[in-house]
Amino acid sequence: MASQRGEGETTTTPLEPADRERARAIPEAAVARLAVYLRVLSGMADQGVNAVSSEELSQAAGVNAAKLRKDLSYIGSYGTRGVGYDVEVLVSHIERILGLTRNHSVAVVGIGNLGHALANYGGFPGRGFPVTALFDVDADLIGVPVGGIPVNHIDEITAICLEREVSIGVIATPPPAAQSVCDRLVSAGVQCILNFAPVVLQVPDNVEVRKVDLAVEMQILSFHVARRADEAASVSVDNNGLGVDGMVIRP
Amino acid sequence: MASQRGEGETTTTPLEPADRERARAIPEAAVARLAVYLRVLSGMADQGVNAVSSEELSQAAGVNAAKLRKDLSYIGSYGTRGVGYDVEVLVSHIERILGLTRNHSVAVVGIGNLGHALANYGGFPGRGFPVTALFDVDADLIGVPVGGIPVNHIDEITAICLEREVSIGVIATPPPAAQSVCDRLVSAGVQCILNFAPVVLQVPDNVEVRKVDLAVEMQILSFHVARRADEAASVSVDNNGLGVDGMVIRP
DNA sequence: CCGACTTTGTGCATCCGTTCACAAGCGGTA
DNA sequence: TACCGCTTGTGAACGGATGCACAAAGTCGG
Repeated sequence: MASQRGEGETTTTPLEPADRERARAIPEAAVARLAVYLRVLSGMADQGVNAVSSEELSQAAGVNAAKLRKDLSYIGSYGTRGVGYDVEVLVSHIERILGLTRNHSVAVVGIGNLGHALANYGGFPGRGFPVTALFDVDADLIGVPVGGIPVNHIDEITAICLEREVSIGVIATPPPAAQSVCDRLVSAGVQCILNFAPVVLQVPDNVEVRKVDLAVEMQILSFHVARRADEAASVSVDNNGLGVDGMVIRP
Repeated sequence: MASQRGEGETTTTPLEPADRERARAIPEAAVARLAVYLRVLSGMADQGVNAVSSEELSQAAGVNAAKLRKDLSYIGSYGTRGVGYDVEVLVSHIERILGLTRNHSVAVVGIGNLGHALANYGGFPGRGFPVTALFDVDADLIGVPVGGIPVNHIDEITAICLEREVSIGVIATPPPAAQSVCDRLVSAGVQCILNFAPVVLQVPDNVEVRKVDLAVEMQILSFHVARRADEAASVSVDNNGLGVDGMVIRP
């Protein structure tokens, strides 16, 4: 409502009071989708697309059109009725809300298979997330550069994180080490953590943790496999014997 | 209600009708949590713990006790009032509901940094998910064993997935290849896909996709960093100048 | 055998997120 | 300028998940 069209300020980096209040109210689920919209929109911009309707964008993002509009409405009214959205404008506004106008320095702890992979992503997909520090306990790894960054010993976390202003810590250690690493990151002032270790981390209220848990993902899929298998079984009992061989298409 | 205590059948592998009906009704969010409870319980079992109350378990899993009980009630009534839950019993029932009594053969497509890491996990954390096939397009990789499995060319997906009865496909390719790989997996009869590529996959209704999107995770964290920074800024305007240097603890 | 105590299982109220449906607003056209 | 068709933005209905609070059901000690 307020500042609906503020003359020429397109990419004001610090959030204005109105926006700040809005940001507080955006549901987490919507934030996740905004990130997806952003990627789709960036792709469109690269292909020279200028305008897009909620219908088109929602299909490309794999969501309901109404949901998309509501999500966008959380960040303000930047569409034009009867026309759609300007791709560039939307991109810059989503970036602003997601805080992508600043760089977020990332530290990866645990340089095993996964840690290697993460470090080598180099700046992370979609950039804006430069990896500036790597940590491990293995003496053989200390000093070895991975993805251009030398590995430091885990005991140096506090000093280095403060020095390099790390704002996001990524935990890719074995499970037993995760909580202790987490504690050290927290005491180094890191308030956002991405946890790949299959462990439930205990953190103070002012720290945000997101987890990526492969085992859980696999088990959820397993649940669905089992459910399908059971349904198929119960069907092949109901109508005797049909739908057993090879391709079973269920519309 | 029915079969509350069914004599001695502790680990019947095929689901009974009552359970099947239940499984259909379990909310997705609860399934994810069940997987977490399972891990915590397994850890307890390893440490020789026999019984556990909803209070203890919920704390270890980082959730509300009432929610935990409700989640467990979805799979049946296996607790003892006044006492708690038998760890072993709970483990076996959760495993059964999640379909972990069978093995689920996994294929990984895209043997880059991430694919390597995934293949080397070897059977995946929590086992029951043997990786039985690897695919890539890179001629230099074909035939090279990674984590004990030789890499096959991507064109062989259909034949090999059918032959090895792959039930879960993992996509770890670059974004442009993801949809095409997905299509091939689907036509090979794979109905569950774990997608690491930052792409929205289009699949038929009978295929289940779960995505792990690093960029999105990072951006969600970025959003929270920005929100915090803004709040801090607005606070340091309110009370002039306090809480700027070093450690800021907010209870 | 009984009564006190503990913990589960669940009905119910609440909250958050999704979906629907439509008025408001804008561009194009005559 | 006035009308028409299209698309946004959002109020309101809906549905699912969360949390509370308590009855039911079990154990343990006497």
